[in-house]
Amino acid sequence: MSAPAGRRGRRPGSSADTRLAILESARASFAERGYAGTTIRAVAGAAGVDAALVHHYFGSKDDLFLAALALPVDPRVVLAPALEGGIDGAAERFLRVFLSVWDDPEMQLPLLGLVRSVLDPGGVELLRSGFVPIILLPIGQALRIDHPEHRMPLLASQVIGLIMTRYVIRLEPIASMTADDVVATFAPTLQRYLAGDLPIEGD
Amino acid sequence: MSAPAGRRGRRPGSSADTRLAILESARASFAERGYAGTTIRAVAGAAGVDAALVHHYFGSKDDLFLAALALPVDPRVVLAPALEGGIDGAAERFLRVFLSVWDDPEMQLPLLGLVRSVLDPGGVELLRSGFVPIILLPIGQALRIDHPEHRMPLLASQVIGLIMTRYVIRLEPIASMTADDVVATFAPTLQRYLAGDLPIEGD
DNA sequence: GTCTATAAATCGATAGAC
DNA sequence: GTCTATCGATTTATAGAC
Repeated sequence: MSAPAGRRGRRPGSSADTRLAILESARASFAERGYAGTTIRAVAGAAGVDAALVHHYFGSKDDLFLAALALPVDPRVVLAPALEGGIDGAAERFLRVFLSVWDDPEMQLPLLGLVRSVLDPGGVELLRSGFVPIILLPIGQALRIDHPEHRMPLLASQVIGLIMTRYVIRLEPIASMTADDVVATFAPTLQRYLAGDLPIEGD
Repeated sequence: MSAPAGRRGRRPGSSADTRLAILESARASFAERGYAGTTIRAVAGAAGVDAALVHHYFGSKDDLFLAALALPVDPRVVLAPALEGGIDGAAERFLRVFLSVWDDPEMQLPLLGLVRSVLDPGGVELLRSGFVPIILLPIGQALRIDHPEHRMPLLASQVIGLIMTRYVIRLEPIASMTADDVVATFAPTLQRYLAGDLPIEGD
């Protein structure tokens, strides 16, 4: 049953208010204590609700984290098709999904807002303890590459550089390159990071 | 202003005060109007001195820009040896100089300060209109690569990603890699951007 | 001193009552 | 929609064996 549109003045304790209270509490906690440092119980407590409610509204802790980040898309959903098909051509498939999201004008503003927040206090810790283990590593595991904890950060280094040059600094000619040229330019780099020869100990 | 009113050993209008006044005026102008938008005359005027004095203290506009950036080193100086020897191995030579500077603990704080200022208002414009033409392109020209205006930004994209992951986010294992491993990992990428096959029109 | 085993506490997540 | 109860897994702390 969906609520009738146009209804205002919800009573206290209704779903929208509770959901928002949880979300704000989560944002504050993630920003202050990082991903690992925030507990569902603490978020629930700060929002004045029970811990089970957090799961009821947001599912897992990972889902709550993604909701708190205000990502315009769920990377796990849009990337899912690119993760099938094995390691061959994985870099190109990844890049095409990446470009379809970042080149979408509607997505750019919220995404750029996220990028800027990385340099805020706690943003780095959030990236390291939250984004990496719940976004980056699962991608590597889905691709079944070896040493994902070593190779995915390398991929991240070039992707971050691409984000900075193409979307933040808008450095030419990268900023104006067609999607095909971006793929032709960067896919070989990413493919090598995913599956090429690298100095990895104990391999 | 850190100088107390009155005497400091030098009379008012002496070289140290004038130099500093020019430098602060230049910083304000570069930050507000970008590299191309600031003129030596305007900097001099805001500092209350003659334009010729700016050249007397700082040499060229490029030198003034570098001084205003408060770079702990002059990239043109430290990179000079790496630019000799032709294109073979240029990526590795570049990376070794890069690491010798960025891995120096004394350099990191001012360099990281610069990185953070990039996302401030005007910082992006400063990077695009200042850093690129007077730092990045001259490096490419010294290396005598073809299409430096196309290839150097590609190099920049991976170097920026390296800076972000190794020094800003401190993402493992990149943050703890030895210099040799950094070179072995990233030099092939940079070498391809400098001299490898790329989708460049009219080549 | 180092390692291992086990106990205690905490957390994420689910099921079901109201 | 909200909460109680509880499971299973992970982490932390402690104790004992070598």
